[in-house]
Amino acid sequence: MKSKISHNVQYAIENVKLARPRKRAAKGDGLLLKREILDAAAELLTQTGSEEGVSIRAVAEKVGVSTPAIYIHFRDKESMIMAVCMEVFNELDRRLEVASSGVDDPVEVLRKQGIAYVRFALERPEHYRIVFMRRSATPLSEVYDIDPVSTNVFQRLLATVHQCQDMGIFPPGDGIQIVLALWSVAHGLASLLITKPYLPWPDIEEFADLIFKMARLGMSAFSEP
Amino acid sequence: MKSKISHNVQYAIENVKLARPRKRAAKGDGLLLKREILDAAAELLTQTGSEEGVSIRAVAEKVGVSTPAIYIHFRDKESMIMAVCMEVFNELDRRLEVASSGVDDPVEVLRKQGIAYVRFALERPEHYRIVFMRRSATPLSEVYDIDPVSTNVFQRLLATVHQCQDMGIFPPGDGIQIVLALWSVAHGLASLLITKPYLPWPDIEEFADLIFKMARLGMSAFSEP
DNA sequence: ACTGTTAAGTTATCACCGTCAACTTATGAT
DNA sequence: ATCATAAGTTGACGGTGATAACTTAACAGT
Repeated sequence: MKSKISHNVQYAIENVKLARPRKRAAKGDGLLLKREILDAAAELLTQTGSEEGVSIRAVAEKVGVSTPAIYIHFRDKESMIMAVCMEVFNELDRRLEVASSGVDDPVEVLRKQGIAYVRFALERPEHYRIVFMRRSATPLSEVYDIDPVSTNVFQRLLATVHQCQDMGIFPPGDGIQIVLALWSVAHGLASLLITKPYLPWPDIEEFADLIFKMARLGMSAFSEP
Repeated sequence: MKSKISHNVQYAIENVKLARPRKRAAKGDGLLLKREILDAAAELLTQTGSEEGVSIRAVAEKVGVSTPAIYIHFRDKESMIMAVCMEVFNELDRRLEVASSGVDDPVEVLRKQGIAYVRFALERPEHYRIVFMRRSATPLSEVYDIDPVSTNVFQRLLATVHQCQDMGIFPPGDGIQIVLALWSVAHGLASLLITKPYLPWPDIEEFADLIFKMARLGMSAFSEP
């Protein structure tokens, strides 16, 4: 398909690589490369717009290092991608925090966080995809030895839900179930928007507002006689 | 990792292949192979449990044919997977139809179809994934020259929603928006169950019931003063 | 300043993947 | 019986994740 051309390109790239080799890290500084790898992988993900674009070779080249060097810091590609996921997940958490900072009404907090959630997903669709739509061999929670419920995102949501319950807005009982329900709604909208953008969606922000209002009203309906 | 062993296995497989070559189809019967390929691909998807397991080579071998033979019937791997998706999508439609056949109350129809939807997704998680979580280069609707809204699934849902609107259960206005909202909820639950099975989910059937009830109540709340 | 240890890489290679160009062969109408 | 052609096969190419075996730069101890 691109035999001759790609050969030339490859040659050029190798020249660049040889011209600017990355300096080897000092003895205790192996983690420096790890950081560079994670950044390169994340950037490559947004650039190419798909996980397939993030090949070990592409990452290595971007960092200016040989391919197997990646394996010094990550067991395999899966681990590398997982590490990127973890960082994306943390960024999502920060976004949710910012979105609802200074807001008192817990219902309004949920609404703002819901919209921030969808917005984040649409801004970084491929990042969102690898976190929430991938078939990961081992769940993040296992790799990083974390109980998913003790995640910041989950705990933040749970606390807000508890507030709503205390105010009688949400029905009493297991708050976790309510969190899962709300999360399902937000995730459903976000992921369907990403994978099926050609469906006849209305204005996204308005529609998100409508759906979250529906969820809130529906949930509240349980606590009324 | 499995150099010696896999070599032997490969050898054995090739023996089998040589021992039982698939008979060449008659002149007008090229579609026979196409059918066999689709079945093999779908079966391989459930067997291996992941799209990566469905390699062109694996499919060809399963059918008992050489690798490039696949390309006689499909432009590329993407097209083959797409064709499988299409069939899965149609099966989902049949499931929804069966699930609500003989039911009159449109609200009950929606509930039954919702549960059938989630059940289908959990029964064939990888099938569901390639239809609803893949980043497809071109949407199904484009490949098959179909307006997504004119899909059976979509039309079926829309008709039921219209019934609910006529009965005053759902608010009047654009039924398509309501369909998208309900679909988002169902998809959110189904896909989150698939990708994050280790979350503290309650009993799935009960929980699905709860979520759909929430959605229904929430939606109805709009049509009340 | 020399040296041995070892962290931080590189080279070379493997098996597998999607894909294609070029060749072969079975089928069925003439 | 012949022959066009549908229905395949052989063999190869470049790209992928991964590994074993080698090299080299950095530092501690003398």
